[in-house]
Amino acid sequence: MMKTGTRTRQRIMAQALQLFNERGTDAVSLRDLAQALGISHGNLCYHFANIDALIGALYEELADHMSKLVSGAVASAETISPGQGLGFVRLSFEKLFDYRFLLLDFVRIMRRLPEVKARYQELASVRRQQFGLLLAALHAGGWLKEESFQGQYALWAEQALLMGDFWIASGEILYTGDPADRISHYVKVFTASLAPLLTEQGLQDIGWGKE
Amino acid sequence: MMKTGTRTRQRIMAQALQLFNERGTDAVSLRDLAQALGISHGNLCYHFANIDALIGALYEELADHMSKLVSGAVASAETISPGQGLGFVRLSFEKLFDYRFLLLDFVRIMRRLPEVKARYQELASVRRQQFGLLLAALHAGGWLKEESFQGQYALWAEQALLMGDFWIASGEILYTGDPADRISHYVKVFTASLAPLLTEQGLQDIGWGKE
DNA sequence: TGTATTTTAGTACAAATGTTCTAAAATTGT
DNA sequence: ACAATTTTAGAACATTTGTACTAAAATACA
Repeated sequence: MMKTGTRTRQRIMAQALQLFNERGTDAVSLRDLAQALGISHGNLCYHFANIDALIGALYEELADHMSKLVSGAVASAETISPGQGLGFVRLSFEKLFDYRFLLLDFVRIMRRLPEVKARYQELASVRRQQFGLLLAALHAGGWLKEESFQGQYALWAEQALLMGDFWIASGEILYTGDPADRISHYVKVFTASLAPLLTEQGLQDIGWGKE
Repeated sequence: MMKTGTRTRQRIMAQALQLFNERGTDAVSLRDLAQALGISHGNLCYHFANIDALIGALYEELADHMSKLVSGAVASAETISPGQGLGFVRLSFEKLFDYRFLLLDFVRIMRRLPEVKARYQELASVRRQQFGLLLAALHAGGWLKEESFQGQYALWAEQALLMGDFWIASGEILYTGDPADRISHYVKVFTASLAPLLTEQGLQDIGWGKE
């Protein structure tokens, strides 16, 4: 039991992800989606009662991917270098880009799905702590300068969260370069926010050293 | 001629701004708005054909305010100090917050109103140049360090645009402090991104110096 | 004051969307 | 192979929303 069913469910989610990313959640109706899939919209409603249920399911999918990424990074946090940290940032950015509709419509989705908002807030709080751990580890390894003013690291974490969540939205409007370089570009912008905090050793590690 | 009319138009825009900020543009219909104003929705349509026309008009209003602010800042750009620059940032942030619905729904609005998107992209390009001028002026005044790597200033400008556009959206989800301190908080986050580029003299000027 | 114009209210209509329901078809497990 | 369950298609319904239209009211102007 439940075999073709789950397969259909996954087909629906994959197609929804694609359409959401292309047009935005508010420009995709259940009927549009059913038509794109070649199934009846009655059938679609059997699997997902409405658009919000689909969004919720896709958020869960992204959250699963992200927490796997995070647990991988945390495992090696003790001995991490800035370059490795930024490698993790790139992987995160790539995954977020796969689910970009969520971040392009961030506020509206969070307003409409309070349970997603609550889960995201937890996640953000965890990420904040992890940034703290990461910075502490980098500092211990001699990669990071001392704070040049009180609370600098915490404020940097704030920036990092903001940029991590909204680089896609900003790029959707302002990025005009080669689409293939988009993620790299924003990893670079992100890196530039960290760079001033790094020691010369740290800059060398990410390849931005003096010589 | 046209006296009570323009007054009504302004009343509509003021009420729309309030409702949009509270609920988001997609949760406000012409009928909701008419009801809140105590007028018929037929009348409302006489002034604004649809929600998009209202959004466009409010964007123009914000753009006017912002360009006045910008021309004021540009006038004193030659002799500007970091503290004055951040004062301008605060004024900008306050004005943006008044029209926050635009930034909370940024991507969706830009997708739906291509003419607004085009105008915004021009504005962003101007702002980018102004950041460049600002940084050059600060550097000339001895407030700013040399670039510690190639392209650092340009990348900082990129960050500044991103944060300037999305601090409101981020705060809508994540900020849990005193609402009255919200703008100050994000000015501080913004400041923290500039601080590592400042000379000791620059840090003194913004009150973040060593002693 | 009287006429032309602008503004307003109210109604009606069309399109889209989420939602519900029924019955047929397919699949599963015994 | 048969019964139970899941899945699917399709129709029907209610609601919302933008839009258009008409006629009355208010206003401006000469």
